[in-house]
Amino acid sequence: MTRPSDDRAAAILAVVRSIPRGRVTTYGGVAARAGLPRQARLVGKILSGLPGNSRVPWHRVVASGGRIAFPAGSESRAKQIERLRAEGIESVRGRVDVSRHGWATPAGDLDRWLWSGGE
DNA sequence: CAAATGACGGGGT
DNA sequence: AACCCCGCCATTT
Repeated sequence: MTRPSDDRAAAILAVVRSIPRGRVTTYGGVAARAGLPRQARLVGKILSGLPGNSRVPWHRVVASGGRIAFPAGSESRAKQIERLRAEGIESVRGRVDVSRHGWATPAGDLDRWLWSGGE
């Protein structure tokens, strides 16, 4: 099966599944948490392969700066925005406020958090 | 093996 | 903000 190494996919999906409801993180963030630094694109690749009925909360993964990665007008774009709103995450012009809804980033201590390596 | 491809990231204009 | 360009990296052509 023409699919990226299963263990890497598993690690990535495990991280995505662990994103708390009402929180978002970035592709790069997921990659880092999965022990795959600099492989944000692989995260996108894996998520793109999820079946439509998947229960994995892929909608909690956004691009850098809180950008919704899907092109304007696309079905997935609308779906993600709708799902995020359903958990209390508002998006303005395809952007979510990461400082407010970012995963494990207690607004105000971002620098210290990054310095200590997250967690 | 070289070139192209991405649900990306960062910087510059 | 809107673009463009380049770096990064596993996969695919």
